[in-house]
Amino acid sequence: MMGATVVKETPKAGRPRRSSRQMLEEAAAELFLEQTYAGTTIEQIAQRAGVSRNTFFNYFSAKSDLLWVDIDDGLAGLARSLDECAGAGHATDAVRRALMIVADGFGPANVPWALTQYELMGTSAELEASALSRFMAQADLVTQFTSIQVGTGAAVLPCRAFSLAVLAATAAAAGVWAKAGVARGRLAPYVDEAVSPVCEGYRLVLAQARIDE
Amino acid sequence: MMGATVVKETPKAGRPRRSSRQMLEEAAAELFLEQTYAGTTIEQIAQRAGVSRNTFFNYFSAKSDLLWVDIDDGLAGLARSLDECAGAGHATDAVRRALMIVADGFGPANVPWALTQYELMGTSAELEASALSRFMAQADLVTQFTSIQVGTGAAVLPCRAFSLAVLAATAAAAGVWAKAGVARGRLAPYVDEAVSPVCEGYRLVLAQARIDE
DNA sequence: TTTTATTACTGTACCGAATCCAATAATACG
DNA sequence: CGTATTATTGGATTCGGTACAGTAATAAAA
Repeated sequence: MMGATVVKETPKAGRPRRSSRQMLEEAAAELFLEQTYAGTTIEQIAQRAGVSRNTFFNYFSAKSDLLWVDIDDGLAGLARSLDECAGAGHATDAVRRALMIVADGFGPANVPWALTQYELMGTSAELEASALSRFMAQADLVTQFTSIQVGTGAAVLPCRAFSLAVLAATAAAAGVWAKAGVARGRLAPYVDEAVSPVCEGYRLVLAQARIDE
Repeated sequence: MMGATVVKETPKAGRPRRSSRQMLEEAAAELFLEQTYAGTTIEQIAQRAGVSRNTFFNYFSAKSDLLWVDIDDGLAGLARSLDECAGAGHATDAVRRALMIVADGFGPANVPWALTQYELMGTSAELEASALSRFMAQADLVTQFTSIQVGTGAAVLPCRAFSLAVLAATAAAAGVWAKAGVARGRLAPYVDEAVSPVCEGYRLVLAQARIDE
C-alpha cells in the first residue's frame, strides 16, 4: 500500500512461489527499454513473465514500484545509517553522513529506472506520485531523528524544514548525477556538494532551536 | 495537461458558459467536507454542479486540480516576483524575497485543500502526483533564475540543489503552518524562518559557483 | 434573415490501474 | 489421509482519464 513491496521473505509453509518476483522485474526492464514505462501495461509485464496480472500485485503494490527497485533497498537503510551516525556531533553532520552512506550504494552503472525514465518521458503522474511518496517517508524519518538529536522542546518548523531541504538537495544531486551520462562516477560526491550548504546554513539555527521555544 | 487549469478567460465568440467553473469548485468544496477528497468521485462533483462529467474536464485537467485552486494563482505569480527581485544583491536574497511575496498572498483563513486533505487522509497517490508536479514546475523556474543570476558558466548542481532545497523548505513551512490550527496567522513568517538558513548556507557557494567551473 | 465560425456541452465508448472476492493448486505438517 | 497455509488465477467492479462524434448556443459575416 505504501509503495514498498508486498512480498519480500518466504514463509516455510504453503504453496511455493514460482520465483515470480525477479522474473517480473526482468520482464519489466526489457519492456521499459523496448517501449517506455508509460507505454507498457501491467498486463504485458505479467504476460512476459508468464504469470497472471493479479500475481503482479502479489509482489508489487503498484506499477510504479518497478521504477524504484534499485532505490528502495538503499532507502530502507537510511534509518539504520541515521542511528549509526547519531552520536557524532551536530545533528546536521549526522544526517549528512547518513545520507553519504546511503549514496555510497549507487555507482556509475545501474542508474535506477526512476531517474532514467524521468529524463526520457518527462514526468508522468505515476512517477511523481511514487517519488513524493518515498520522499515523504524519508522526510518523516529525518524529521524525527533531527527532533530527537536537537533535544526536547525542539521547535517543529526548523527540524521539518531542514529535513525536507536536505532531502531535496539530495534529490537534486541524484537528478544531476543521473543526467551526467556515462562519465558520472559515484553518486556520493554529488550528494555531498549539494547537501553541505544546507547543513551549514542550519547548523546554528538547529543549535538554538531548543532554546527559542 | 500540466496540472494547471484548462479554461481560464472567456473568449468573445461561441456559446457562452453556464458559469460552470465556480459551481464545480463549490460543489467540490461541499463534497470534500462531507466525504473526503478520496471519497468523492468526479461524477458526484459534476452531478452536484449540474453539469456532465465531461464538462468537468473542460475546466480542470484533473480531479487533483481542485486541491490547488487557491494555490495555483499564487504560484503563477512567482515568475513575476522573481523578476521584480532580480536586481537586489545576492541571488539567494532575491529568491527569498520573491518567495515572501508569494507567501504574503496566504492568510490565516482559507487554507488550501491540498494541505487540509493531506492532514486528513494522509497522502493519496493523486495528491502526491499533483503536488510534485507543481513543485517541479516552480523548481525549474527558480533554477533558471538562479543560474542567470549567478552568471554564465554557473555550475548546474549548486543552482539546482539550492532551488530544490529552498522550495522544499517553503513546502515544509506551508505544512507546519497549515497544521498550526486556528491561531496560525500569516504564512510569510513561517516561510521566512524556514528559507533563511538555506539561503544563508548557499550564499557563499553560489558566489563561487561561476569560478569553480 | 440566413449562413457560418466558434465555443460549450453531452453521450458513448474505451483504456489502464487498482481493488475485491471466490476458487483452485501446491506445499508442509499432524 | 485430512488440514492449515500460501500462491496463483479469473472475474467482476470502480474510478480517473482520453477520444470522438454530435448537438446547442452565441456572435459576426453574408
